[in-house]
Formats: sequence, structure tokens, C-alpha cells
Amino acid sequence: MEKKTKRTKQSINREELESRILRSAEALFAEKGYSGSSMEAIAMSANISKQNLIYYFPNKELLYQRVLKEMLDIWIEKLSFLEAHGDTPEAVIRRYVHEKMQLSRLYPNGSKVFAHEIISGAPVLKEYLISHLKPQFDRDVEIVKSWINKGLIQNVDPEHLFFTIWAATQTYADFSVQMEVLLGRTKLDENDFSRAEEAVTSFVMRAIGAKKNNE
Amino acid sequence: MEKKTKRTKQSINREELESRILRSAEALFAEKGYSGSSMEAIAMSANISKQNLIYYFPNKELLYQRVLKEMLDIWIEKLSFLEAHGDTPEAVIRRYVHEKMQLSRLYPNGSKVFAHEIISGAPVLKEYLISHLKPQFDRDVEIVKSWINKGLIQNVDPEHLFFTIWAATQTYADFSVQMEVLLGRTKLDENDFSRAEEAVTSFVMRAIGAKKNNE
DNA sequence: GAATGACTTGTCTTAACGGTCAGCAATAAG
DNA sequence: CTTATTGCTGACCGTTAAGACAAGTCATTC
Repeated sequence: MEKKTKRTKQSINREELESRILRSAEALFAEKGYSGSSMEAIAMSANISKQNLIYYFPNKELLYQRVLKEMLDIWIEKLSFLEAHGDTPEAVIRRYVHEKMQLSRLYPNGSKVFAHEIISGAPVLKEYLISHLKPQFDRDVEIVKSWINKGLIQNVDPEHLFFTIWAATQTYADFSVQMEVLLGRTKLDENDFSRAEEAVTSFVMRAIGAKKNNE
Repeated sequence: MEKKTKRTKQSINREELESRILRSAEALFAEKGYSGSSMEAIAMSANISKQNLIYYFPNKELLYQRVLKEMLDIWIEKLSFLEAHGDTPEAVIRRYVHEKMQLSRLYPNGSKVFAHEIISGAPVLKEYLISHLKPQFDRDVEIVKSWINKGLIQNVDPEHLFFTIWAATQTYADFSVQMEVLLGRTKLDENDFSRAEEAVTSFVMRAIGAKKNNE
């Protein structure tokens, strides 16, 4: 059970506790929003005292930013997207949709916190969107344009292609409750997600004019 | 004990003021969420005193429900969707996408409040989703299935077709800030929405296998 | 095994929030 | 005009929130 590292028992505990706090905070922010989540409630959910929570995260705003940053780090890592691959456009986009869908399935709470933030006008993330997301978006749009110019895919609107992919995948995290009701589930399971991914992938493939090899 | 609604000067004022309050509340709920919007802030935004606001809406929860209800009424009215028309599936779906897109453009705040609510697990609306939305959804899904069986459209996953359409259209209300950043706009204008609608419509048309007449 | 620094908690302050209530002001009805 | 109803306000209250602070506990290092 002990780790053979230079890390002390304390620092290991710290890491463990920090991430437990972050997960608790993420869940609460997702469900109740920023203002609706009190530090005390977050502390209780992480099974520590409020004062101890404040010791680890000196204020709520900072905790919120850390939760957002954690999610964004994961997204950036998983969605380097169009970066250099000898793959065909279809393969690239197929993989992109797959990754995005996985993220909705694996990190629904982070996704919801992000959604709340953007819907609220991105008071915290706006700068990040401008400095990080837009440049990457512009590059990716250019790549899609070049595919179109080379006749590799149909003539689609590149910007709105991305918007639609994002929306169609993210909705399985953010609006999961609505889908659970409509599909008559208590929770979306593996199977639902796999059907969803197939459906979305199929839509996108048709949109870009790919020959579907799976139907 | 029936109330006669006479159109006195007072009652006219009342209506005007009530809807002003609702608009203010809607905007604030959209931006700050339920907990983040104080009654005092809503009152200030509507240019009345907090006590006066409470006179019109005796508590916050009720005000919130009224805001949601207003939005849902509009949606239901506009999205009777597949109800009886001699139109082709393509025409019906095209109109559906158009209506949904219009709603995102005309009622972005209501849409955002709804989004916050669903993302938060629909604590207020869950019952409504079960009792109203699901039956309509089931009917609409059946219609799409029948179209497929008659060979009128491609074999798509009906449930997820709706989810994708909803997500792809609603995103233009909920995530407008993100798009503004990415498209380099300060506000999405008429033109952006028209491009967006074309793009989304085009995607959906291809997804259901309609021959597009403009490419 | 004591000093040191990391961790944890109890108590308190200050501010904001939702909501009440008594009474005043404006309008409508008789 | 008089009265009843409706609309509105100032003062106030109980609760909860974020966070400050001091004091205590525990693990690590010397």
C-alpha cells in the first residue's frame, strides 16, 4: 500500500485529498452552479471540514478555476485533433468525434461545469477562449478548408461543422437527464453511448460526404 | 370566487410590469443561474424595489418557475412539429430546424435558463419532461420510424436524430459567447444565424439522405 | 524525542440573501 | 366625496454564506 517514492505520507495524502476535493467540487458545481455550491457543502461532500477545505483552496473562486482548468487540460490533451496524421479526413474526423464522445462519457461533470460557465457568458474562461481556443480553431478550420479544396470532402461550412460536432457530442454529457427521461433510462449506459456515437458519427460522415463503410 | 379581468389602468400596468420583471429575471437567471441571481438584483434590473418585486412574485422559486414556463409555452407552441401536414419528411424536418433555430435567435435567455436547468438535473422540470416531452417525443420518433419503413428517408437512428438536431440548434443560443469569440464577432448577427441555419439544415438533410437542391 | 513545519478544527465576524410586516399612496368603485 | 381595493415602501428579522484567526494535532527531520 505504501509507495516506494520520496513522496512522504503527507504529500501523498495531500494529492489524494486535493483531487478528492476537486472531484467533489466538480460534481457540486455541475449540479448547483457556482453560486449554488457553498464551500461548506463541498467540504461535506469531500468529507472534510470547511476550514480544511479553505486551507487547501484559500477561496471559492480559485477552487472553481482549478476545476475548470482540470477539465480543459484533459480536453486539450485529448483533442489535439487534427495534428499531423497520415490519416484520411474521414478517419481524422471519426476519431475526433470518438474522442469528444468519450470525454462526454468519462467526464460529464467537468463538461457540465464548462457548459454552465460558457452559458453564463464565460466570465472566467473568456480570455482562455480567445488566447487558446481560437488559434487552434482557426488552424483546424483551415485544414478542413484545404480538404474541401482538394476535393477530399464535400463542401461544408467548416466553422459550423465544428460547432455541430461539439454540440452533438457534448449534449450527451450536459443534457443527459433529458435523454434519460426520453429514452426511459435511469442512467445512460455503455450501450446508449455506443449507439449515440454511431448515430453522431454516421451523421457527420454523411455531412462531409464520406462513403460509410459501416452500414 | 372568479376573477374578472377588467382592463383598468392598474391591470394594464400590472401586466406591463410583470413581463418586465420576467424579462429581467430571465436575463439574470441566464447569466448567473438561479442561486447567483438575487431578488434584489432582479428588482434593480427591472427598476423596482425588492419589496415590490416580492409583491408581484411572492418568492424566488415561483418567479423562476414562471420564467421557465414562459419559455416552454413558446417552445410548445412553435414546435408542434410533426403534427399533420401533407409535407414531405424533408420539408417537415427543414421547417423543424428552422423553427428551432429561430427560437435560439429570438429567445436566447430563455434557452439558457432552460439549459442551466437541465444541466443541473432538471430539479424543477423533470416532472414536466416525463409528462409532456416524452409522450410527444415518442410520437415523433414513431413518425420518423414510419418514414424510414416507407423508404422516404435513410435509415437513421430516430432518437439520436432528434438529440442531434436539438443540440446543434440550441447551441447557437447557449454557447453563443464561444461562437462569438471563435468567429470574431461581438454579437452573432442575422447573417451568422442564417449561415448557421443553412449549415445545420444541410447537415441534417444529408443525414436523412435528402437530395439537396442547392448543391 | 524534541523542534519544525504541515495539517486540522472551533469560534467568530461581516455581509448578503430571502422574506415579513405595518403602514402609506394611488386608483377604482359606490 | 367616501370608501375599499390595489400597489408600493422602509424598517426589520432569521439564516446562511465566505472567510479570518488562533489554537491545537500530527508527521517528518534532526
